[in-house]
Amino acid sequence: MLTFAHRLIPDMRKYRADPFRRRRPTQRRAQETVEAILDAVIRLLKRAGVSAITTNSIAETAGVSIGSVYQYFPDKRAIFIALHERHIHQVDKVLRRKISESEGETLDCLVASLLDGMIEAHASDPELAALLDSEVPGRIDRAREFSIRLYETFRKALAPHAMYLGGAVKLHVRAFVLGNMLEALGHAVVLRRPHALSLRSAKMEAVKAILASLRS
Amino acid sequence: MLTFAHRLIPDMRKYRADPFRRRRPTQRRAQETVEAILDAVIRLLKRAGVSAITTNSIAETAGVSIGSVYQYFPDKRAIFIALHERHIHQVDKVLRRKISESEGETLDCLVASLLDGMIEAHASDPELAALLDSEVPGRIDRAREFSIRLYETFRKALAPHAMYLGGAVKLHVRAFVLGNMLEALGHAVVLRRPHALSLRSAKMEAVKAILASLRS
Amino acid sequence: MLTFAHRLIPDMRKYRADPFRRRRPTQRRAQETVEAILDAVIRLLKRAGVSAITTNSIAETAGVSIGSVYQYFPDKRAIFIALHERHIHQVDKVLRRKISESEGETLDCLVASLLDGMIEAHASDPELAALLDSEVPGRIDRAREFSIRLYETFRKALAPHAMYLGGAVKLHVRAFVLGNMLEALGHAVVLRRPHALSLRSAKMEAVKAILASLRS
Amino acid sequence: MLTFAHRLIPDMRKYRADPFRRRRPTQRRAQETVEAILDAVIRLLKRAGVSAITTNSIAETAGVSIGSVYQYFPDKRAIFIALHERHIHQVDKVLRRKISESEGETLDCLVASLLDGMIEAHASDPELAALLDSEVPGRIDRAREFSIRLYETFRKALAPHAMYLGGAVKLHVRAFVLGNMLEALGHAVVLRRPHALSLRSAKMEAVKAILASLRS
DNA sequence: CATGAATGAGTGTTCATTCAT
DNA sequence: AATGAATGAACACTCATTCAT
Repeated sequence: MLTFAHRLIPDMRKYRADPFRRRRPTQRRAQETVEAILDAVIRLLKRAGVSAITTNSIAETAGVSIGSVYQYFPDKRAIFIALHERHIHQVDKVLRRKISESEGETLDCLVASLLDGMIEAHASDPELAALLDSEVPGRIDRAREFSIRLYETFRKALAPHAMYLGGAVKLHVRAFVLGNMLEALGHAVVLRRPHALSLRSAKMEAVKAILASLRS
Repeated sequence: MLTFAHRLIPDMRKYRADPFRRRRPTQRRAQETVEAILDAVIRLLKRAGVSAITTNSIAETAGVSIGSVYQYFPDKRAIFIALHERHIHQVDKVLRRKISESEGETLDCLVASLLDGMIEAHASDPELAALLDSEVPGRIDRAREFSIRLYETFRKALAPHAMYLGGAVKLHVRAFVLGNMLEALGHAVVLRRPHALSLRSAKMEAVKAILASLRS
Repeated sequence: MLTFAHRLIPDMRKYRADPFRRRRPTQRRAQETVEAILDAVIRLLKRAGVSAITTNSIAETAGVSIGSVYQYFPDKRAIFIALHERHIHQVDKVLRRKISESEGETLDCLVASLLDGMIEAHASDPELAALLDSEVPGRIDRAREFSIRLYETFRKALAPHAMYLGGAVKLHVRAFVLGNMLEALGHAVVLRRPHALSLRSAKMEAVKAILASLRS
Repeated sequence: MLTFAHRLIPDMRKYRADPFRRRRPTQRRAQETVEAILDAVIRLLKRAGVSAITTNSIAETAGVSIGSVYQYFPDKRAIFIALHERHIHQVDKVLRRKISESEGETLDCLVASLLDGMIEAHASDPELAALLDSEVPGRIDRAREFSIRLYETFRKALAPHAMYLGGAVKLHVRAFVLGNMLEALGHAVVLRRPHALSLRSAKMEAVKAILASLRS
């Protein structure tokens, strides 16, 4: 038998609106519970894969009762979505920090810093990154939305360097290219790097590649 | 019979070797059945998402009996794996064709052609591509393996153009960059393009970006 | 999901240790549920035979949910084993009571009393006894074990009468013979008595036969 | 999960009448097929127990097609019944032979010979005997019938020795006792003998016990 | 708010049986 | 007669979710 975690996840339409959680956890204690639950999911994810995750195992691993899980999440799918959300939020935070740190620096600096950020967000836990990326259900819509939202962030970061970028091309197109190359190469450098290539070299090459394409 | 705790942990041993299918379909009829099953999965995937797919619905949609499904696939997971496999195979075929078509042509030509191939493989059914990419379980290992295998293909394709590429960098590093940019931008152009950007322009920019980074 | 070839071969390891049940029912309520389940099995057994028993029908007949059944039993086989266990336990209890009641009495008394016990344990529900005996799966190992354990009980019961038993033969051999004759004749008197023979006479003859063989 | 071989065995009422087989195999070839099937069942029984036996595995093990199995047996249950039937037939044959061999001999001789026969029939394959006895479904009715039929055989065998038997007791009662003691002790000596007791001694004691009870 | 026993609809999978060849 | 691919009803078992305490 072979069941998939998402098997019993009910009606997806339920997730169009925003109340991913039953109660917004305003209390510190409540926030901790939510974190514990998400961390439990990660632990289980690594231990045995999505298909082995049950709401009861999540509760047990998190050290809370199953009832409490349902206090904060309307159903199982919401837990996965919250996990993606948290991951996206972390990546977003890292990138914004890198951008603000690079203010006033060269374009080379900015790009290197952003790629570092991207790698940092994934390299700290490559296994988890890969899992979130390709096994945990519920990524689809939010991911697209997030990517597009990032373009705007990148556009602003690129603005000061506009003069150094290839002539006629519009900035938002640059941002589109930058965003996707960052994501792709950030992932690839960590997860799909051929054995013969060191992390350091891969990173350097990636930065050079991105810069070249931005300036083209 | 007697199954149990081990239900929770997919018996991975089953997937080590190659027999993803119970019987290799040598007969034309059998091959058709397998195709019908995979097509049914796609139909269901689009109709209601992974979580709504049951083995019985697959059988029904494919117009075969559930027993026949299990004649060709040891379990549900194997069906999804076969679907990924088929998709990968198709992408592989397209890329190889594009490479052989571009033999003797310029590097620009090659890259444009490869990106076209990538887009073609996904644009024909963007929804399916997105689904396969982020919802269908069982992708993780094979995807990594496939990516790495592709680097070699790209390395060979780049070889004749070595002289036009940036000086000191080794070919296999170029192939790594090329492969990931192709995949990332191929996907992005189809699936995550901002509304303000046309497919045509996005493609052009992507080709320029890739070429620039190759030559850097 | 995920079960497989091993389905064909009951995972016997599960039955090596004692946890035939998932949770040892310490609560009164829980004990009642277990009893209800076993009684339901008996009811179904009589109504339509082993082959008609499904776990769902057991739950329904017992008036509990199928989920609750699996709270107390790891699988279907365990239910049957528990039923045998309970039967064995009951027989054991009856025999021990008979032995303690016959303390100080003659050997004739003891044997008559034991046979009575054996018959009582089966005659109260001959149909069930026959069913348990030859149709309900999972009996094999436990039955052997139980038989051998009984020999010891009988040996102790015979000890005070050692002087009246045939000379040279060791007591444990007597116990072996006694145990098996009791069981065989207890069963036979109830289940396989020829039509021409009354229960009363059959019993008397059985007692005489056993006594004679003990004294031989 | 835990399925029992008898799970899908259909309607028991089907077996009231006699056509256990579709066609009485008059051809030598056909008889061989039937034997091959029954032997296959035994092989599978020992290899993995009743619950692992499927009609398809029987066919495969027997080296015939599943279609052929259904040529000779109306359904799965009939196969088990035929197996019991064959076993009973063999025991019957052995006992009759022993009786005719002991004609003109003493009662001691007869009883010893009969017990030998019983043991012989089971000791040659104790595992199978135990399996047939307590795991293979379909024994119930036929066994009772067989036991009762045997009493008559034993009654005839005892007749010449009537004068040496305990006074007033009718012969058919003696036969009842003899039959059951033979069966019980025959089984017990082979299958449930305590470790401390050798086969030889167990047999001797059993003969003595039976003789004593007959003469009582 | 927290708990966790109880629920039962739903699922993957098997396997006895048929029937076209 | 023999074959074995195909069938699909039936089953064991799980697990998301509820709700009485």
